[in-house]
Amino acid sequence: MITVDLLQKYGALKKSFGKNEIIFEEGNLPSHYYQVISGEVKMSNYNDDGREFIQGIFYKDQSFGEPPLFLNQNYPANAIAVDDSEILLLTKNNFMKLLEENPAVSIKIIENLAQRLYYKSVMAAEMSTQEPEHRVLKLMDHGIAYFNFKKDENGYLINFTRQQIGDLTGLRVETVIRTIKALEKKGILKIINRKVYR
Amino acid sequence: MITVDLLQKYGALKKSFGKNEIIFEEGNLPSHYYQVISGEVKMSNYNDDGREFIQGIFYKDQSFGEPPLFLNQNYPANAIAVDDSEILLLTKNNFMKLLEENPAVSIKIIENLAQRLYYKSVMAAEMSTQEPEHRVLKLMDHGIAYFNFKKDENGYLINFTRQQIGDLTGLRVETVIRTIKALEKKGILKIINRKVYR
DNA sequence: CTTGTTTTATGATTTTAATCATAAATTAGA
DNA sequence: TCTAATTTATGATTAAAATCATAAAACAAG
Repeated sequence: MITVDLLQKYGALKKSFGKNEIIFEEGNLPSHYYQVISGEVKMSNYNDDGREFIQGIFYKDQSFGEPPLFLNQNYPANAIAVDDSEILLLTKNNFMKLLEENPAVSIKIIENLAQRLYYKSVMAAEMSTQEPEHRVLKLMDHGIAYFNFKKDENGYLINFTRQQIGDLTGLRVETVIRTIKALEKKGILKIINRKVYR
Repeated sequence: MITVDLLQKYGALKKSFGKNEIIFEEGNLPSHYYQVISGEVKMSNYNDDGREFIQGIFYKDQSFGEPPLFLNQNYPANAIAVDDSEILLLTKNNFMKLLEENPAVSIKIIENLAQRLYYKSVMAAEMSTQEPEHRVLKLMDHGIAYFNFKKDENGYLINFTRQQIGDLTGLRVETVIRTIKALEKKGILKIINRKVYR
């Protein structure tokens, strides 16, 4: 999103997080801007009885956790490294200074937030009114355009576990497994030794 | 959000919409920035069998429909006047020029998008993992902070119909009615001649 | 003031995904 | 390389909200 050079010019520091390490927690006040250098980060909530909902997954060059930073509100979710990851951290004050002095970056931030809001809008409508097959397909098709799914001779490889798909769509693993099977039977996607292609 | 003066300086025009009139439709390409002067606007989707999901409701001074404008993508939902409403329209080109020439406005836009993303994040987690009582309460408590609910001697008046609450939370009217009754019985909210207070 | 529409309400029934139970296959870790 | 943990899988059962049916109350429009 923002070039590493520019971030470092304003004092951003690289920090490493091990697999499953917590980057920040729901309820805390934001203090930094975060941008992924390498690895994979998920933002998610856990409800009263431990069930997870994944808000989003972030890869190289993507930033996360800005909304509460701009609003002086607590984080609505946790950020956790899915794999060993390197993250650039810039303090709030320095980040705000960077924005003031680089108006072009503001436009970038706007576009990024707009993209994420667009995704949330589409998924919210899906999750509230559509049946499982519809939800799962929508997530996959969004992922093709937005996450780094790679195409090979079988189509796009949906690089999520059934559990992750469930946590992103609000469905249970068993339901996701059955739904994917049903979609395969209808010829809408392919399953080649347990991997899903679209 | 943006002052009327500034918008008009860039050529924004006032347009009136009657109750239930469509402002823009899902699938169309955005051409303008929209800001409410008076009245009430809802953005919503209709699924395959006509069921509605309300993305958001917008009142005086609030803007809507910007994300796809920034992304050159089609609208993911419809915008409809809930009451007779007056809206300021600014063409995309002029809006972009306004942003370039007024960096402080960019920050305002960022804050606004951040606020909406925050709401969507919270509601997405609620809708996917929580039971009806939890969802309905979360919506109401958000509404108190964000929509223009007014406080009187009975508490905050939840100025939504049961149907609207259902369309915002992904629940059916009957379920909302029963849920609200259950919450009243528990003393979590009040119902005074059919109106809900929190 | 009458009529039509929307909103709130309640009971009975159905449907669908969640839950529960169990296990094979695969992957990760020590 | 052996073991533990995760992922995929499938069948049976349950629970919870959706659906269906029906109606009274409130409101809006003419």
